[in-house]
Amino acid sequence: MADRQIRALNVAEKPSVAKAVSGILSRSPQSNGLRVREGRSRYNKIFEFDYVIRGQHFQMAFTSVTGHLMELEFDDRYRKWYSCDPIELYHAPVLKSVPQDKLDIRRTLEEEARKSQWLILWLDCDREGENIAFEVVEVCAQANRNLNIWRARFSALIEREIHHSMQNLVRPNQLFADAVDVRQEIDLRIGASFTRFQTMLLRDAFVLDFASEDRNIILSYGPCQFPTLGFIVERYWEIQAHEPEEFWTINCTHNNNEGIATFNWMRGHLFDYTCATMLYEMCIQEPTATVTKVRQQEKLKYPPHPLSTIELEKRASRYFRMSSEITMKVAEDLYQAGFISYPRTETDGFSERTDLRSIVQEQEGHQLWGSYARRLLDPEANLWRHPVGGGHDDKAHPPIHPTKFSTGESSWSADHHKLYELVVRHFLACVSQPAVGAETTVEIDIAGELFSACGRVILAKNYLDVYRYESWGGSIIPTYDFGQQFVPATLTLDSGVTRPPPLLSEADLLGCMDKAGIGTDATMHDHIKKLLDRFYATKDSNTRFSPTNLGEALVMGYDEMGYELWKPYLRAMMESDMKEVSNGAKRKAEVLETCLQQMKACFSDARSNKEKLFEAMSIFFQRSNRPSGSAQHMAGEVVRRCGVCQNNDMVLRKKPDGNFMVGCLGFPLCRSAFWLPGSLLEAVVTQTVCEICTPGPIFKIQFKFRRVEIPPNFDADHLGCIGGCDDTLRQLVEICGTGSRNIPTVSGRGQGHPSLSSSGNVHGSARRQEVCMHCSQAGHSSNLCPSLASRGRGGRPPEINQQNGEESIPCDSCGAPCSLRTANTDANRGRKFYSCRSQGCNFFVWEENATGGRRAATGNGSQSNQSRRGGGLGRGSRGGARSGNATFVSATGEPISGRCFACGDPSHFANACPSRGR
DNA sequence: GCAAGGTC
Repeated sequence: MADRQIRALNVAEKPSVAKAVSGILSRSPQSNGLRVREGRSRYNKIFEFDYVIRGQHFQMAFTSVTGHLMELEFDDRYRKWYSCDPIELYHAPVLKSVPQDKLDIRRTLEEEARKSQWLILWLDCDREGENIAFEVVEVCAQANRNLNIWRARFSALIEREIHHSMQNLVRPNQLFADAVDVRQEIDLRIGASFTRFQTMLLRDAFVLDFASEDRNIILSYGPCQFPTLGFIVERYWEIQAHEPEEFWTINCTHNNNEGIATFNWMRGHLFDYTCATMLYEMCIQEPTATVTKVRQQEKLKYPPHPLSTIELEKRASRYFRMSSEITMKVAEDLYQAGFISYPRTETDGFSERTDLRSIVQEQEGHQLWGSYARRLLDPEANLWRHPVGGGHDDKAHPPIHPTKFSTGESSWSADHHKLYELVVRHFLACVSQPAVGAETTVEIDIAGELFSACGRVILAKNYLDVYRYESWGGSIIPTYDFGQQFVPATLTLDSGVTRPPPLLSEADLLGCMDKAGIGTDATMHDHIKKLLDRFYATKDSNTRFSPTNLGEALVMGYDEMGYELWKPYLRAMMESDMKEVSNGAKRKAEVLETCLQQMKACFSDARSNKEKLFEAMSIFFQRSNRPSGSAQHMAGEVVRRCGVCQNNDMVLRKKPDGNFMVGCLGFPLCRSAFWLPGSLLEAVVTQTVCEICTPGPIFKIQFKFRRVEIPPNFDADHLGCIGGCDDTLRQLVEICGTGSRNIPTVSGRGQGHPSLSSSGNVHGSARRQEVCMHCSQAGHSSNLCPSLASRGRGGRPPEINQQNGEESIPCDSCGAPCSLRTANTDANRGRKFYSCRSQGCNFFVWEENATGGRRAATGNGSQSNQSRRGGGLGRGSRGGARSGNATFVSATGEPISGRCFACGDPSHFANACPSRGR
């Protein structure tokens, strides 16, 4: 028989389900018992047993995952915050993969799948479960292409149900999984784009004094967290907007030897003082009251529905002021230890098949509620009532109920005690009769005005005996008969003022989220916690939420833009889209495309309206003097309009290798780029507009160079322009090279690729097209700019000028004397150079690069590094030869060869060009 | 570093 056996791999969503289902299935007579062995993951064991499906013998291996096996992430290139413009995140490639911490589960699945012919998926029967099922399929099918794949559909871990689903296996539902794929992708793209956008925009622009280390705070945006914040802000604004209004009401009391009755004016209250006074005076003039109605009726107060997650969270908050986050942590502990059922459930009604009485029976021994449990099971007490559900069913889990008796464990905290007691008392309450009361309502007439009073007597407390968290007040009033007349003890005209609604409590907030479909039972508390962690909201000692300045400013900013990104509509729209994908009405790709297109447009609009966010933030926070994070990280501070495509801005960026460039936002459609010197340490776009370069505006950049990598007479700090007017920048590009040299050439030069250039600023990059910094035209670099070639040239040749015995030469730039000095930086120690003494002039030339005539004339024998090395790289070592390419050694020791970009002469570089600056 | 959804 063993030969005919099929081996099947069963996979559940969590270890507890694998264990429970294996336990049930292995109790059949053919199972040969239940064996357990370790898998690769310490949490996910493998259970083994035999089973017969419709006459076919199976050898079952039953293991589990822990929720989602895979994660959706952006392609590596887009993961770093400053790697791209956030708007690109609407199209950037995304990948689903198994994260590091789940690799061991993947190995178990692969190993077991290879040994199996069938795969049976026991994931939870909801959309997320179906999606996880397909993640499991992807991993298993890669290991074994011939698997026969089945889905078990079950709604409770009950013997009959589990056997039934095993005997009636179906195929997994791709549409359900697709719906989740849609949600994941939209959440990721929207969340990441807006989070990066608002964080980079605002974090460094304002003094956010609430956080000790405000440089690291993240101003996140999420389709669940923002609407949750929206509820808090909206209530807060409602309170702020409330204007107290005075009102008047007439109150009346009457007492006799039976007690006191307080009668309320049936008009409630009036805001018109004159009117209230007139009516009151009429009552005073004829104060005799006549009883016009006496109504007695039985009233029932019903026990709560069976406990769902949200109700558990709301009630723990209301009764114990326990946060939803703590509630879920403690509930998880109790569940793990087997004391309560699965705590993440939307179901608020018990299945007919649940053995409710045995759950009650287990609690009979408890000293606090044991006697109540015994009464419940006593038919004579007439206390039992089948629980009435609230109409919600997630088809996966029963309502939260006790699963094991405990009088309290030594490891339990006070919160564990409270929560276990709540679960037990709630369960006992919902299988109990409602409380019964007798209510008496009396109405009287005084001078035509009607008043009423109400009294209540509790006839049977029933469930209230065990559910001590709820009370039902009783008040006794005297007996009245129809037509009876009396004179009130007091008849007063009282004033009051209207009050604003209270701040939202945690229970209110959970209620709002539940109603609007924000989050799931398993995640709502996370969204609330996130608001506190992000400094968007605070919770006071009464568990009531207020927005912080930051939270209010963000909502205000988007509100001013006219976007309802902080309202729950976006989530509601996504939920309805998901439903349509689930039922096949819409295809996944079409929903994704439409939704992302809309959100991208919205993002783009929001970005162009960013002043609204700035204005809102300015109300609450001081502007900071810090350079913005985006500028620091080159995320895209605009430098100028792109002269090539004319369509996009060019922004300053820092590449992953540390080099800087100014690139067009239209990349990859437009590849124009300007690479900055490789010696650059930091660069920040300033608000200063260059007054020389056109077309403007071109914003100047504050550069900070690495001291040791630039010639000694250049300032490490330089406010420069990429528009073409900045000689210093040009010299440094030529001397130090650009970042683009470090990027490997994708294809060889000169192969006709339009983005390649034969030399110049972007010579190493096959990705970007060069842009001349002189004329802003594409196709050549600044050193080959035709506009420069036509400039007036032919100035006087350099001369030696001696003053006070010092060696000096006239400055090529301004004509002032240049002194011979000795470098003392690490990279160039001992090397001689000439530098201009004139203030504000940056002219500099290494001694060996000075003109041959001058070197010969100075004849001081100073030797360059190059000549000492014998490399023959400096012009000096060639004895002043004017033929061949000029060569130069950069500060990093790299030889650079080329020609003067000013006059095109290959014998020297521009910094030594005789024609420059004239 | 970013979302929300599973779960340990």
